[in-house]
Amino acid sequence: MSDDLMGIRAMCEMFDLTPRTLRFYEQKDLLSPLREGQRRLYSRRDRARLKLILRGRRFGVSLEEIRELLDLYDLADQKHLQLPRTIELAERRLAEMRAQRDELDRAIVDLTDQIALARALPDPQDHDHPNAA
Amino acid sequence: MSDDLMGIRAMCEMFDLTPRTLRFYEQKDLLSPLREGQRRLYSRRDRARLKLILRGRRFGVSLEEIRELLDLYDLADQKHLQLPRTIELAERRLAEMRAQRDELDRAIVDLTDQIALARALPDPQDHDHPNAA
DNA sequence: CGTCATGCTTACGTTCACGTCATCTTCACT
DNA sequence: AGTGAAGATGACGTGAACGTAAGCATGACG
Repeated sequence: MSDDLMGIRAMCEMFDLTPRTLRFYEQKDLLSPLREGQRRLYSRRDRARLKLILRGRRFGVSLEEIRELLDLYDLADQKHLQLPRTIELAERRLAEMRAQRDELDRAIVDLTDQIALARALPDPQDHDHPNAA
Repeated sequence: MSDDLMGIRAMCEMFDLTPRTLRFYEQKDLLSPLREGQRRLYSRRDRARLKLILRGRRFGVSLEEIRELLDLYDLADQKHLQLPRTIELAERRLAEMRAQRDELDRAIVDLTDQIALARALPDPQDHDHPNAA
């Protein structure tokens, strides 16, 4: 059924990152792939977690905070004694994300305007001779 | 008229960062405050630039790329021989920002849903005795 | 006039997120 | 049995973005 196990090489190609990065995330407790002897085998769950990791990373969330939040996405698991705390964390992070989005919206508007202004400037090629033949 | 010059201390309090950070940004050519003898004096322009710096930083833009973009906001200045290139850069960055916002929107929706799911779970306090008296 | 706080410069230290060897197993082939 | 490619495990290196500590300058104040 869940024979959807992948080696580290396939994972790297799928997510465009290096083996080192995957091992690093594992060492940081963000991933915990199965082992076939020594070799790592990544499951569907690992891939789901990795997607969340990369998403968080893109927004500047530290790996440590990502780790704390990942539990929230494993609601089928045990060990949810930490769940209330995780929910707290998630709501704080959610608020930050909303704030970040609002600021991002403003930045986008500003940058758009500023580009328009710049485009409307006299051609800087006309350096010392604005009225040359 | 533009007597709105501030010392480094005032700047730090206004933007909630350390002197080290301001000097560091200066060394990286992001700021160039006036000097009164040795002391730095920050103008309105410096503050405007600093706001942009902090904004970019929040979205994960590197200081180096911020530096390249800052010129776009100094359209009253000389040295706009680099302007076309700066506009190019700005448009690429703008595209990235839009993409980031879209992804951020998705992340916000997902996280909201996930929090709702977590809240709807059986209380993990009921550990070994879900039906206790 | 001493000293004390504030600021400057220089330089080395630190954290995060990996990159880069060097070395060792293990498995697939010939 | 040999060989080679892929993966594993340390250990050390790196770039970005500051922190921290040492030592000099200077203006304010009792």
